[in-house]
Amino acid sequence: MDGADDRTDGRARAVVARDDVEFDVRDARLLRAVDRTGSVAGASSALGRSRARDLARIETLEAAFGALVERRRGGSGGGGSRLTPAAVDLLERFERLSVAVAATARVPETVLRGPVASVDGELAVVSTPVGEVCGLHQGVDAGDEVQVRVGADAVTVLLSGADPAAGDSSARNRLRGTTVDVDRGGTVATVGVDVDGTVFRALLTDDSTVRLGLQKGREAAISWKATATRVAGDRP
Amino acid sequence: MDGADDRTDGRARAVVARDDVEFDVRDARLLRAVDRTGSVAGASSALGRSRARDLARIETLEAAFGALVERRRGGSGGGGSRLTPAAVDLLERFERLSVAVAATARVPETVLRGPVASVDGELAVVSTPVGEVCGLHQGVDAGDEVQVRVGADAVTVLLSGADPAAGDSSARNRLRGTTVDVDRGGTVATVGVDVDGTVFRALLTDDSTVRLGLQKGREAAISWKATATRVAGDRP
DNA sequence: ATGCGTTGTATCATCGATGATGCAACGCCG
DNA sequence: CGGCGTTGCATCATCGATGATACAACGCAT
Repeated sequence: MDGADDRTDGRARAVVARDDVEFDVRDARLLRAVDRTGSVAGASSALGRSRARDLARIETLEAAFGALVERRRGGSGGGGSRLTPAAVDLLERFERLSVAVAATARVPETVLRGPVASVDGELAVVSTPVGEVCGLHQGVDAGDEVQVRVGADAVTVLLSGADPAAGDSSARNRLRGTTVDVDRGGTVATVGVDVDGTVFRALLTDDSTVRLGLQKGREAAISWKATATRVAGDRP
Repeated sequence: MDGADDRTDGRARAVVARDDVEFDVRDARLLRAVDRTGSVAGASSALGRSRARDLARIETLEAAFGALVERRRGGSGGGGSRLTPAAVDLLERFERLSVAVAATARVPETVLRGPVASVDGELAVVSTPVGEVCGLHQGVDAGDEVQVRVGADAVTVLLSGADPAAGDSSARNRLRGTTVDVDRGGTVATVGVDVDGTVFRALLTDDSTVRLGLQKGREAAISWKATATRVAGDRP
């Protein structure tokens, strides 16, 4: 149902951009190889690439991002190259971004459908089968038929006895339901909570599932942040 | 600091894959154009592409994803093409994925650094300046120096009076701090909460900031889920 | 002084992706 | 029956990305 086919999986490629030049995986590999081998020539041959091309690439990157590789011609060993602190920062940022988007592409999701009731700036409220839900959007209009996506890593599960009013938290979306399955995966579990017929998927640590006493059939409450829910057009 | 340069921004390209063939933006545009114009020929000329090429692309996509475009040769209007339900599902899934990864690429982040204390399956606990933090990882080992990333859309802010023990929620990471800035952006605000010198960024609706009475200087508590925090290598 | 391995730079070759073109087959419609 | 616009299919052309190669400049070590 609804794109949850097995065999098909979502992926994402990260890129950090500045001034129309994009730093991507390939560039990250190059910088890492330079760091490892101590020279651009060494990096290129280690990666099986053209040294001239890599040098040129480094220059276009530096035109946008500033100095990345300190190159030294002549001297002991014939010369060599080192990453600048800026390059290390860039690599680390790319790594974080990569890991983050790869994770959101891999995580289960629950999707609600309905018309958008109103739009206020970057926020849209959508009428869904479980009530009005608020989320971030990008260019939808009131009346549009849309899908609302909530990542399983964004929904937290509460003891069903917990206060559902929740005036004291910034996570306003709160619903009650009954857990329909708990799939323990060793250390991380995904649990399904049925709310009025639509089941929400939540990603929890195994720890949390036992601490909360989650079991099939038990009542549970879920909550998630408006700023963690995305509304996507249905077919633009 | 730490990659938070302005001028440079993170991006992500979504892809849904099956059997080594990847459905990307370009394919999405093609299918949408077919849906809009009613024919592959119309879609190709609308997009300024080669019709033969587009037809071939559709066939390789169908080899992996199943029937996507019902093509009819001859008949009224000379023939035409329609999307199958599977194609609509695929488009919708792609749209959700696109929106989701684009958002996580755009959202502010807070990063903690330190050595990983232990690893248990997909979970790693890292010793950071604010204490031990637990997050999802992918191939790091105990002792590695890593960065821990928490997206601003994943941290929820609580009234400072709220119970920090929190045995009743699946969000275990809880900290107290003082809010150092509230940047209202019209409908969505990002607030900074200082905890022992590291400031956490949280994305909240403006509503929530007033409901919680957030102001610079006030105490605040934050919490986030282990399954929403990613640990990334420092330099693999 | 000579050798060495690197950087700096220019040029050519290759390969894959993509668009352009041409023509046959199809089937409804007037 | 002929016209029409589409699909089906093959082939050529073009362009950009990338690797390969060549040679000069450099500066430390021997």
